[in-house]
Amino acid sequence: MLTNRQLLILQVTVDDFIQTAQPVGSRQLSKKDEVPFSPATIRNEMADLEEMGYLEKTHTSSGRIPSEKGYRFYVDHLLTPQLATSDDMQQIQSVFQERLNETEQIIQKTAMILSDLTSYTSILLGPDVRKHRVKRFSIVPLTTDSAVAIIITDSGHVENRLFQLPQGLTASDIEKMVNILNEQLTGVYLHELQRVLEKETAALLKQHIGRYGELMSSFGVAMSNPQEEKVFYGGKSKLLHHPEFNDLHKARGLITMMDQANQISTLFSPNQAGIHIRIGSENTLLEMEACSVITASYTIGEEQMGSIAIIGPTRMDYRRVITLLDVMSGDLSRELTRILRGS
Amino acid sequence: MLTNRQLLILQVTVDDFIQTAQPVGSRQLSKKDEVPFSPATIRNEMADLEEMGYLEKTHTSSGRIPSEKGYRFYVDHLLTPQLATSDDMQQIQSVFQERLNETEQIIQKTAMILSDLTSYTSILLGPDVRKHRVKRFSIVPLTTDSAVAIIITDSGHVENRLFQLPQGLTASDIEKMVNILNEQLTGVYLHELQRVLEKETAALLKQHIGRYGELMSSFGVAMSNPQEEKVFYGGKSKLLHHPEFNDLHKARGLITMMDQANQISTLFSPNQAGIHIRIGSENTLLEMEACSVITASYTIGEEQMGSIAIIGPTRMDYRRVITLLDVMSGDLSRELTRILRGS
DNA sequence: TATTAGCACTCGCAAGTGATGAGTGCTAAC
DNA sequence: GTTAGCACTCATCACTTGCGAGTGCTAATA
Repeated sequence: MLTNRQLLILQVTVDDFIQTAQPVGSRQLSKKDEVPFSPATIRNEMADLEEMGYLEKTHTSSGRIPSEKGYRFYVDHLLTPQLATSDDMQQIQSVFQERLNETEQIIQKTAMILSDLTSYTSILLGPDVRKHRVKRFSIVPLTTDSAVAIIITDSGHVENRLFQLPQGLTASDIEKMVNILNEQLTGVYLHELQRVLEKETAALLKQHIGRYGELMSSFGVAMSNPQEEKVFYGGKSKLLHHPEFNDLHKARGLITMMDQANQISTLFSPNQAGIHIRIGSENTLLEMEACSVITASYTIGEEQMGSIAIIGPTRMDYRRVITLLDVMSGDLSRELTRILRGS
Repeated sequence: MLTNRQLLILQVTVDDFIQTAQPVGSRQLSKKDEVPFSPATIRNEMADLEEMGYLEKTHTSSGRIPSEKGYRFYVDHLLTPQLATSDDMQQIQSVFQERLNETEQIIQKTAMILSDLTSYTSILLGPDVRKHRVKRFSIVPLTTDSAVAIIITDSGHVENRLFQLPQGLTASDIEKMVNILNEQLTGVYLHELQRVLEKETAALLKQHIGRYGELMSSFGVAMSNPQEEKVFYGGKSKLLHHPEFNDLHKARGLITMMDQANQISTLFSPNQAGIHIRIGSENTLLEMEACSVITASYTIGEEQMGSIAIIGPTRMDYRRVITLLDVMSGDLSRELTRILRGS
């Protein structure tokens, strides 16, 4: 158990390190008004805190820096909530005043603003389309032998695929096909689309459509592999401006990681409400050892839609980021709900 | 005018520097079989080449490196065309064997492969949608007061926008509206869409649709601002692995630039057939001083669709990149044409 | 007994030094 | 016209040194 004085010293140490990125020494700390102790006392307490694993030294005679355990304790017990400044609120509002008319645009803009406000990198995971349901099917022939299939989901998302038309398929064939598809597939989840199509709808199509075999060989393929969650970045380069990434090697690693979208999903906790924080090696990715990730999620109505994350150095301004993320995820949810569910 | 010996020395110097990234000295050069002269002779020639502006020194007693003028001369006069290796050809073919069924996927994959083959960063500019024509219009209501408008172009591109429905608009109103839009707007260029809508179609809609005013206030806005060319990157981080970007400052500049999509377009020459090369400061962007950009373009049928670019250090392997870009742009054009125009 | 002053000690960092080697320009000989 | 020889230049690297910020320990102090 930590004494009050130890709590105070730990808190001030972390706060100071977050601000300056320099190891903090006892002398330096004792100068602060909040800390009415002499350097020697502070040194003793720091030695204890180090023994308990909350602080570390970079070398034998350096000041102390927080360990991961130290950050974790700080985040869990020493962080007092904070209200967003009106300046920040105004910036956040600006996303929604533009009346953008594509969800993707709104999400992208949100990512930008979050990154600008925090000076860290933001990642927004778009909705997982596979969990949405078919609202409408449509097929538009482009030439005599190619067409584009369009699926509109109940979330307003539009998916489209090119596929080849077999020779000699008539316009009425296509019309019939569209009718059957709409009748059979409306309300089906996108991740079940292919299964339902093959198992249930195929038979019906076979009865009514000429050229069934050739049609399905190209249409069926087009319908497979629904798109995964899209990843939107804000301020990819922002991270590089923080001193912990002055090392070229680390910087390269980070940028490379961000280029590989498949790794990104491991950064997110499975969609849960609320704010989640992963510090340093709590992120399993090796390149992220020096980073912390704070995630939140946004909803449409009651439904979980996607996630928001901020990536910063472990030495990030947790208090501010948490506040901003909290406000932003709420506002984004409200805006998307308003657009898609009516005001 | 350059003597043959000077041409030879310039060529070998540039070749060598491209390979090693080290200033090349006279002694080193004279060891090569292609250069049957003593170091002293080479020094004299190099001094002349420097005087003429083709070579530079990094400091008084260093070897020579090519100047921008040197690269320009090398590219214009000393570069002999090369055939792609069968290994490269195979890699390139792999893009098209997957039978991807979205143009965007194909373009994205192309970007990846190009970057992998060259170890530089590739940029592909997607089609400029504004130059395409409306093929079909469609409106799908989501809730009682929101809907998504869908535009399919003759190139198979699908554009979609959310907009608000006024209260009390009936299903038959919407049907009428879609019919009118299709009748009036089919064949119109996307960049003219808003103008035509306001000037010509509006009157017709007004006659037939109740709630015309409210409808148009939200629908009209949704139809404005057609999407710009999308930018696809391949291997953003690849550039950072080349020694010229070991400097953290330069690396940051580059990454930041790539994040700002609006700057990217300045890298491309206005769509022209053929390969174009910009060396160092020929790119107007300051961050690109140490880079060269090689661009090509791809077509569908006879129509210019978009551009392909490779960004590398000025010391890039021009010969190889030119070859790959040439092959790739041709193959991409053929593939897109095949899909969209029939085989 | 808890706190603090004092002191010897540690270590990173930056500046300075000198040796090394790859390179040059010039001159004179071939 | 070409080349060997030589004095000179400059980046780089390993090495030293001094400085300063910081520590741990001990003894004095409130």
